[in-house]
Amino acid sequence: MLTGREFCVTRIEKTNTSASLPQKCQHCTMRHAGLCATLTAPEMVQFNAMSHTKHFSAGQLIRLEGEPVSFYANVISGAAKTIKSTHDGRQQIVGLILPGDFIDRVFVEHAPCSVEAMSDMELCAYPRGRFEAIVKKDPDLEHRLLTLALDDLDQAEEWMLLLGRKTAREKVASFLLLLARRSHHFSCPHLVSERQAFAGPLTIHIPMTRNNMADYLGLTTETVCRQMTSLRKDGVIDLPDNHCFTCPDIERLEQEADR
Amino acid sequence: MLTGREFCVTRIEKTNTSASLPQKCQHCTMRHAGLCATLTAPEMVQFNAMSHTKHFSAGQLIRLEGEPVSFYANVISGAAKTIKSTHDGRQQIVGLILPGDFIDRVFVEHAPCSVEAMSDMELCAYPRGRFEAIVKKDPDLEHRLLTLALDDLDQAEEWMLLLGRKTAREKVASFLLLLARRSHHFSCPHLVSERQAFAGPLTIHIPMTRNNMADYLGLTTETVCRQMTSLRKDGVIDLPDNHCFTCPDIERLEQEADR
DNA sequence: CGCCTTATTGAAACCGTTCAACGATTGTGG
DNA sequence: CCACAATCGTTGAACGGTTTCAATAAGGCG
Repeated sequence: MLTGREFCVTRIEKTNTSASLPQKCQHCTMRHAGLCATLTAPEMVQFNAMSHTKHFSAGQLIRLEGEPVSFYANVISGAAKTIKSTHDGRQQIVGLILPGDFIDRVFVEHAPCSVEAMSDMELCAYPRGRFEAIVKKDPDLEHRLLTLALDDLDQAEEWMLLLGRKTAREKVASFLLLLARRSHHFSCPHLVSERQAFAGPLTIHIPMTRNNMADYLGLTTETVCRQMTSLRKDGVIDLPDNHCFTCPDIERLEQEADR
Repeated sequence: MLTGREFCVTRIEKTNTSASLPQKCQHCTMRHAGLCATLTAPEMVQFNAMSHTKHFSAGQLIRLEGEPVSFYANVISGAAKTIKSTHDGRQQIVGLILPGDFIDRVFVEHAPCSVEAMSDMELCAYPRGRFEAIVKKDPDLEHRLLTLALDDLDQAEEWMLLLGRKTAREKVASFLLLLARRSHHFSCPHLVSERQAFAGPLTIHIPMTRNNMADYLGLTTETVCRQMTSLRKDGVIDLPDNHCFTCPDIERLEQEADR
């Protein structure tokens, strides 16, 4: 549930050399992200042994609030959201889950929030019991989980500033910036190579609907729309299609986002 | 930095018997709260040996964002806030720190947020290096820290729902409810005993200014004021003085807060 | 007592929402 | 393959909750 304040590149740690890694991991696009980035080769072998790939399609529920948790997972591709709702149905996305992120809280018997896929997703899943057993025997691994949880807290606090104090325009700009900073994990599918994505103005995929953006930013769909077109008219971004944007000048976007 | 969704009573775990505890801990009002509630007697001895009491007065800075962290601490009395700000000075309180809470993130070299005392405070502080050394040698303790961090995440997400989706009235009601649920840790100072606090309508101390409430709720001082008087006029609460409120019917307040 | 901070109240302005209509896109069944 | 429905995105106009600005009251501390 990391939401990525820095370009993901900064998180990549080459702790695992490709020698002696499981086949599946060697070719995994997320090998250098999130939890996996911190795994030693033996740990990776252990996790791989019990991992199985899971697929979810857009709109499918991955977890239901209050239900028992049966597995944890790393996101390989796609995007999900964790939701909290008021009694009368207003809802707020409290966590964006993107490629490289981990689902979900460890050591929590029942899911604290519902998790729903916002696009088709591929997960690398681990049975809960066996995962926890490994962690319990590996204090250093647990230390890394603690670090990840504290990172999540940072992101959550950053988002509280956004929700409580930023204007609609700043909110939308901040969100686009967040996507930009994590973009190399989910560049626009129709781009052939990453190099293409970084040549000229960045083209960044928006893996969700305007409605989901609104629920993440504490706004309405209409306001998100208006701010998007406003940013476009002011030349901050361009919108080639509904699920992409390009940004000719990231610094300009950063100014608009106030971060 | 727990913000307490449940009555604190629920968190009290009697893992430590009073036999063989350090004098200081035996008489500490926060012995059964937060981190200390989870400590074994030997652990408590260890922590006590390096603890020293620290006092801060209202308005004093406990941590400055980005500065190196030199100590961790449990809050014995008083209240503090952690703040995030936009470039142009709008600020958002992202964490309330009340008696029983822990300051701050463990294992973070530099403070991620500034922390400022909102009232006079008494802390039970531990030098950073020695604290971390103990934790590193005690995986089970680290596990408990992880659990506390995940609790904090829960609270943060609850607050994101409030900031993003609740009305001003619901925000204020939610905040008062939060105080009520943690009130037995900081009942109104002029009340002689806890029994008195729970006899008749609850009287609950508000350990901060309206301005701080506003910064926590993503509102302005004026709006907080108006909602407080509105709740008073509607008989949900009473306001004997600026830093207290009473609530004749907690369920009514819960309805107003939508939680 | 007088100064300074904090709290309260009122009136006007404004930002984002609500309501409504329409266009674009996607998917489905005839 | 097209017609149709359903969902999603966009734009406009009116409304309203919260903020802003301003003035006053209350509280705390020397």
